[in-house]
Amino acid sequence: MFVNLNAGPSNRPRFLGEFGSLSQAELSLSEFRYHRGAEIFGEAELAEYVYQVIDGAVRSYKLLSDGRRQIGAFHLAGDIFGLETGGVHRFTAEAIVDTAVRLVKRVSLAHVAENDAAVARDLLNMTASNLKHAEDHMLLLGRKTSLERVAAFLLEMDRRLTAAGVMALPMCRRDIADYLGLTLETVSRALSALHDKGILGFLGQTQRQIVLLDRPKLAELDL
Amino acid sequence: MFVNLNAGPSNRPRFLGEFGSLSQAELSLSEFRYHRGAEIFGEAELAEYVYQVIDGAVRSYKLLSDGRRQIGAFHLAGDIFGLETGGVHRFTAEAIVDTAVRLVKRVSLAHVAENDAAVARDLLNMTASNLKHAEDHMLLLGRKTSLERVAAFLLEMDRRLTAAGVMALPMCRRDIADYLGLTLETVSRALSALHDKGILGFLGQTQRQIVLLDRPKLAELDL
DNA sequence: CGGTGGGTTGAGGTATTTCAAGGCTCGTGG
DNA sequence: CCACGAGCCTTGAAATACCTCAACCCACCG
Repeated sequence: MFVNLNAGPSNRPRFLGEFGSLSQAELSLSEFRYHRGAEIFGEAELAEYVYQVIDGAVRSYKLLSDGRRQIGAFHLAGDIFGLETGGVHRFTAEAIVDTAVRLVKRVSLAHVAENDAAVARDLLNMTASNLKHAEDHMLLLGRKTSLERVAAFLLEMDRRLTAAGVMALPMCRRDIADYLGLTLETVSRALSALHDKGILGFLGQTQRQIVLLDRPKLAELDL
Repeated sequence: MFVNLNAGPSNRPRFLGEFGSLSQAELSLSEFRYHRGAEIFGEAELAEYVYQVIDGAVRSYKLLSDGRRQIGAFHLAGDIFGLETGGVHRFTAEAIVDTAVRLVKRVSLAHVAENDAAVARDLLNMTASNLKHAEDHMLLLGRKTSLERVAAFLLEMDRRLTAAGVMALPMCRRDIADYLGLTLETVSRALSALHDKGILGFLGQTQRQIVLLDRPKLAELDL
């Protein structure tokens, strides 16, 4: 509940990446900002929009009745999220930090896809890419040790957000833990262990800035 | 490597269910049989076909280099599996018991989808349904206790294959364990615990025939 | 009948969780 | 400007859920 800046026709930002085929289409795009911690949509809500992170970071998660949480994915700048074929959101999405997103009305998307094979293909490719991520994550959650999970997490984040050699993690230890199916203490201990082995270094005092000192050795830990 | 019975034009079985829109299409369909334990396709192989279980059961899994295994899904009669948008299989698939499958050439499918919006929609719906299953399974693997996992498994199987009040599981304890991210002993103990609580009963000596005596109580355990 | 492939159960071990304490940073308000 | 509390992170010690190892049972089958 913040500012809603509509991107007028003179400033039609492209829905980047996988939605290349949509760049020319008539779609109502608008920007929206969420404060750190704000809910973007809730699980089981009607999926009215599809989102793309412009700046910031988002977590998508499911809750059990007693509060246990499983984060299914983190969405970083450029990522598209909230795309639901079934029309209902299957995760809750929250801004991890102050975040700007672009949105598209879902109905218009589905409508376009019916007539435009390129858009239909994009939709399928994105869903398939989400599926691949989930499949890999099942293996991690079901069969990897805490150290392997944290190593895999670091490699994923390194691939997705390292700039100038340092990884500035937007999420706290608890988020990482809920993504990896661990507790925040176990994540902290695994990071300390990797630090002690000389595989990674910390930059600030905040421990959110991580430098990969030995990527090959980290990759060895990720089976 | 067994008998290959081609379903001639006079006997063109329908690719059931989600592929309703394909029932009339010109697709090369054929049947194939695999012995218990036989590999249907391997992870990272080129995805040449899409499969449908006619009779029997199939497990799809990933392996870590040291042999740890995560089963991503079981495929039972009627289920379609091996559908890959990327063109490469991301699981190994094996027959759990002697199994008959129907196959479609993948290329022809993709070809049809380009021109037929209905087929494209089916493809998307199936991928989305696989995604939903994987998302739910992430929650189970990341956050549920062993008892909750086994309860969830039983409810899933009950929904999918109970006939005449009894669930005839095609898979062994190790398969269940690798599906749930547990060991076979833990699965066995959880089943015994549910038996002791009067929630389920066994039929044969083989312990593969399960009767749900108290579905509501089981559902309580699946959060 | 002996062997093999499940399955169960017990005892002990261990990776991870739980509980607890302490440190650092930062924002707010006196 | 400093004190204070809240949020986040780390670390230690104790508890525990699950795993590992092992024994045993039963059904099936050549």
